[in-house]
Amino acid sequence: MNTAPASEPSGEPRWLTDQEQGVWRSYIEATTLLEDHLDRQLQQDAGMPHIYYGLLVQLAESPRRRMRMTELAMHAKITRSRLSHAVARLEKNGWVRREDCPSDKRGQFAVLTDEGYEVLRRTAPGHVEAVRQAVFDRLSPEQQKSLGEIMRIIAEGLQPKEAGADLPWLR
Amino acid sequence: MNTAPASEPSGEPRWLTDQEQGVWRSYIEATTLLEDHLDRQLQQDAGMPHIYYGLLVQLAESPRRRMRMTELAMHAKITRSRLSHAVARLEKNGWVRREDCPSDKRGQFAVLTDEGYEVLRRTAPGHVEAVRQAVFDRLSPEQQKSLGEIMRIIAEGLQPKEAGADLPWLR
DNA sequence: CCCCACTTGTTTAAAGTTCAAGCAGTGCCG
DNA sequence: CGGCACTGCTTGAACTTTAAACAAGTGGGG
Repeated sequence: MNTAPASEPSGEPRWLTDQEQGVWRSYIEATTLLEDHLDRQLQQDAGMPHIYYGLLVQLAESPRRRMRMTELAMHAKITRSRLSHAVARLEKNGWVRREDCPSDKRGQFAVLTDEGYEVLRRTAPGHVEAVRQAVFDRLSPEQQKSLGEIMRIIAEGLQPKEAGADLPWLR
Repeated sequence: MNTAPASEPSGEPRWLTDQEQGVWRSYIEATTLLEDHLDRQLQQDAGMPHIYYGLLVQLAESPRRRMRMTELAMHAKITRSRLSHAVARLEKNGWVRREDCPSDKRGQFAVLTDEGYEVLRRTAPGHVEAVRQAVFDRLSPEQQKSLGEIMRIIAEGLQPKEAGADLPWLR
């Protein structure tokens, strides 16, 4: 991970410049505030945190409104463990149901119920509006484009299997 | 919050365009992955999550390495409650100490201990390197500048006292 | 067919976060 | 100086997340 191990630095660390620090601080502030904001908004209107909402959306967009657990976890960028807990909670709410996979007895599908779909239909407009007000309405088209490019680059660099990805000489 | 209440939408919701959806999806992915990545890195190297690390940094940069609880909470964009729990944990680690405020008996200072400072000194280079590798090394100078502007705009719109800020006609 | 490494998903306990309630101290207004 | 609303911070309970260990199933050699 680090070229300079935390326990015994080798050489002068490459500190952030003042400008970089400013950018980084803004990034932390904005993402912290935005996550809090959206979590609160959805907790209010839909009774679940943002990431749970994202799971329902993903299911709604999938064929037959279902998806294998591992696949869903990967799409949502969370661990299988976390997903397991989340689905258990959503199941208790009646918004998702589990189904066995016929071809692989280990496998489970998470399936969006009608009730889950209904929650989504009811709360989606409010959520979209919140995102709009907090982000898109404040940015110029160029800034929106730029934001997309930047975030794609960052996400790409952190994608799965990044273990070893920054240590290519060890593979 | 919503011009269209979640329970009973009024008028056609302003959905996100395909392009906006793409930007938003990238944003969610990137911030989720990056937060996980940095949390894991710091948990490994420093034995605490990213937000706790940020608290120590803030204290280290403050006069006399101390700050009032409420002020610290505001800087870190977290609730006083959360800070209270966090400081309790950091105190148990010996990295922070509480001190009473002489002029206001309700008040508490969070003070960075020498041990806490040492942890910071030891782990900062690795953390900076991680941030660099994940973000700054991948972005052009123009993109860095752009990212800073965009995040400042978003953070600004979400700043404190935003309750009522989007309902100016009610004030 | 059997072993063994790997995949899928869940479980447990500990750590972190949130929300609502609460206590103590402050300061103003009569 | 006596209430009273407010501030500063903490607490406890409920919930979410994480890490590590686990159970169960798959699939490729030997």
